[in-house]
Amino acid sequence: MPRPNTSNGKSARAVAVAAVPDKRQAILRAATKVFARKGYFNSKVSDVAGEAGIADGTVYLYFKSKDEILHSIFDRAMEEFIAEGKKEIHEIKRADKRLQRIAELHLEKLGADRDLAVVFQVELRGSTKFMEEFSAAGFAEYLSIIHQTIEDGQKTGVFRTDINATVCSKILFGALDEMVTNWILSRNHYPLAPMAEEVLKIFFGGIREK
Amino acid sequence: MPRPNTSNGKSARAVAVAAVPDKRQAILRAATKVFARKGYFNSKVSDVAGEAGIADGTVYLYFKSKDEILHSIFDRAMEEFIAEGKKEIHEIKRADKRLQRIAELHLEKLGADRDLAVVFQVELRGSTKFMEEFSAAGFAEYLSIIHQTIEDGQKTGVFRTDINATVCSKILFGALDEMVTNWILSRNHYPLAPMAEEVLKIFFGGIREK
DNA sequence: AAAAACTGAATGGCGATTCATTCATAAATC
DNA sequence: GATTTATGAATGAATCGCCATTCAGTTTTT
Repeated sequence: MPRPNTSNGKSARAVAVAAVPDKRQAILRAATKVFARKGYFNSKVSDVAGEAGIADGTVYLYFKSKDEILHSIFDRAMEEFIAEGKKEIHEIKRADKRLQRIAELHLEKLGADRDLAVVFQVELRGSTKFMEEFSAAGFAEYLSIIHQTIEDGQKTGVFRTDINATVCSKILFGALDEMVTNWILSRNHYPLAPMAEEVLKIFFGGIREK
Repeated sequence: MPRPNTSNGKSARAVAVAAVPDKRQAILRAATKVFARKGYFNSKVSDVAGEAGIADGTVYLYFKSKDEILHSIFDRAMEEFIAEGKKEIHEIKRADKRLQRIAELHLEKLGADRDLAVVFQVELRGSTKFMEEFSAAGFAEYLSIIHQTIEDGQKTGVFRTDINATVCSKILFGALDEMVTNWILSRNHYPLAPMAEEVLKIFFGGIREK
């Protein structure tokens, strides 16, 4: 059935939806699911093809290698997340409120797609090579956004100035990251996003009794 | 050279060090190094054997499979860390001081052995299967120690009682974990342990200006 | 001279990638 | 508008290299 679908059977020139690269998307979705369940190294390309309902060889019409599939998953997701986030963040004045929204978005995004979250938390960490490559790209940018927000908060007097903004941003990221990891591993299916508030309460106010 | 060394050439019955399983240790050390540099899935058993200066087959005299090597690395390290930590922690009265020591130990231990740290941060996260298996074991125990310490601090009035101790412990762990990950990926070789103080300052006091 | 350790070449299985072939559809020709 | 020809997406069996594991033989220890 060779037809990188153009229309979908409805009235001739229906919606101009993703004309050609639709199957590419399908493969990425299938791969995310398969990688999340079996792990990248334990997943066979034929598993991905099977999940996507296509032949093994077809995968190579859209991706150069198995490795490239994993990369694409990150690239797309991260790009989307950063772009989306930046836009929304820009409109918020107060640094603390902005930080709050970042945390919410972080957990909302991953909390909305468990498979994607698993691939992000688990497979991304699965090799130093990957981490380094990835680190250089979107990840560093994300950390830097948090960093800037904190510095801004210090300048505007919302945050203490006797703390290191770099350490600070790592702590926030680490905390959020841990929430996601725990959520993934948890048997109980609780909603992830609300944890943002909990995290920020502590991150902002500290745990010590005054 | 078959000789699971008993003494080390010094005066006959020298120290009663690990009588037989010495080579086992050597393999674990070699594997830690190799896995850290190339990643578990990209490492060949022959790489490990080579690093340890023994034949491929010899590895299987001490381990049932490649997988078991990785498991052993975790089990040993974690067991050692928990045992060592528990003993020291018990002697500290104040919950906040105890938490401080836990954080220091965490970073000291991993900061002292970069290869071990890489395996812990990267390979341990490399598969959900592994995380789940491991999660059930030492990891959960570690988190629980932090948890108890925080609860104790709440009872004794050192910590606020309007916060969730579980979330709290995850945040601290996540923050420390992130410090280690960043340290591993960093090109600059800074000492890791001192970061504990930075982390705790924020964890205890929060970042908000009062 | 047993027994215990060790060796490393050979095996066997797996799985990423390739590529000759198929065939639905589009374009050209009548 | 029917017939022929061209296109290229899709297929999936076959290939090919890799590497964990084994084991028959060697060396060392007791």
